[in-house]
Amino acid sequence: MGPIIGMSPDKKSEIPGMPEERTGLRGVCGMGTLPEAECASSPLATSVDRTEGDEELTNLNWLHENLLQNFTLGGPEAQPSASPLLDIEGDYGSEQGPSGTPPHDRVGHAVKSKPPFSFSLLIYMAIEQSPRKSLPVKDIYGWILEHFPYFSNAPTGWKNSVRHNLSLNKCFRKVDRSLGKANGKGSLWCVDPEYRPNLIQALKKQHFPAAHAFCTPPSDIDAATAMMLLNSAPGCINLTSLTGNSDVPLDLSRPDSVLVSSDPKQDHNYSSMALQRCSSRSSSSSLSSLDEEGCEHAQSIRAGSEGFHSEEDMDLWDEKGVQLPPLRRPAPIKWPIRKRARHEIKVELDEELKEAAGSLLHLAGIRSCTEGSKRKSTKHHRK
DNA sequence: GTAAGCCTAAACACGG
DNA sequence: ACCGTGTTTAGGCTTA
Repeated sequence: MGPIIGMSPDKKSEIPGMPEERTGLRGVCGMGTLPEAECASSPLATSVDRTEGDEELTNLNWLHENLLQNFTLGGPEAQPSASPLLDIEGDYGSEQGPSGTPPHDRVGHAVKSKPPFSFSLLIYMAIEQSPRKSLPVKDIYGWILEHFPYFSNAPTGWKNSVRHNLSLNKCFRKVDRSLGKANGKGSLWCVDPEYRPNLIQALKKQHFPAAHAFCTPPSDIDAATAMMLLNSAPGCINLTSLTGNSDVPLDLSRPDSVLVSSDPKQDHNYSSMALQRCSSRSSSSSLSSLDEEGCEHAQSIRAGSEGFHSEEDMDLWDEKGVQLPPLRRPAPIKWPIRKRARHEIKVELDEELKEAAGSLLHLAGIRSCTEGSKRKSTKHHRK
């Protein structure tokens, strides 16, 4: 998901809070693709101590053992404080990780890195969390600064990027000032309802790539549990409200819960590529280890989650419970798999999903760190 | 190699 | 004149 999250590698080293030593995470791909997931089983780099100073930390074992140790999906010992969202936002700039990780380890550096959201999503979150669902540019700056202290030390160019996004991105609309703020400079900006579903989906995808990448089947409660943790974690962004319904939490177990407009063109200059990458990467995920039927199964689910070319209408509801214009719902998924075979696949899939989702959940939290490292690594590799 | 999307920087215009 | 805001353009980067 490079471009969405990252920034020019040349600039990275100039950014305060992004020390070069974080390149030790390079290769720990933010999206948890299969190669990385496979690396997780590697016997190498099994602890922070072991990887300390190891510039070639190229697998997920570090994540498993140092991030996941306090976060067991759906388990009784699940700790909301270890929510990846907390990693992303709540502890940005803090010296200590949410799960008590020492300040000198890489998590501490990760929280100071760039948020794993595109500017579009940052703006969207800021606007949606405002009481009036509209904000002047200045308040958008403020919200971003408040929630992502990374920007407080970042070069001022990010404000330019925010304005650039507001102007260029069709998802955002300028509101007549007479309708909004009475005084002050500039206009109010709000989210165009027409594009809100796109933003919502991107937020879901970008924030919680694991569940969507693997398109969790209904039996997989872990994804939903994890999302519940995301939303319940103190200091975290209220994702349920951002994703369109404050009453019904985002149900990741439903493939159709992530649908957006039937018209892919609506995506415009918005981060559809992120979505494509999520789904495409899922094709190389652990699902690929399934047999043909399993692949068909997985593809059916993926098709449902993408939902761009389906036939049936679906309903979306905004945060006020107002029904949005009907969007497309994917055709009902047919399961050509025999009951027993399906069950076996399901069990296998569940196990892999649990493992992968756990990894990816935390990857979401440190993705900003790892993405940068990955970029740098890639660039270095190219050279 | 190409296309698409995002990020960043810069320049310019406008208004308070 | 200064500053903040809004728009536009250009270049670079990454991924499919």
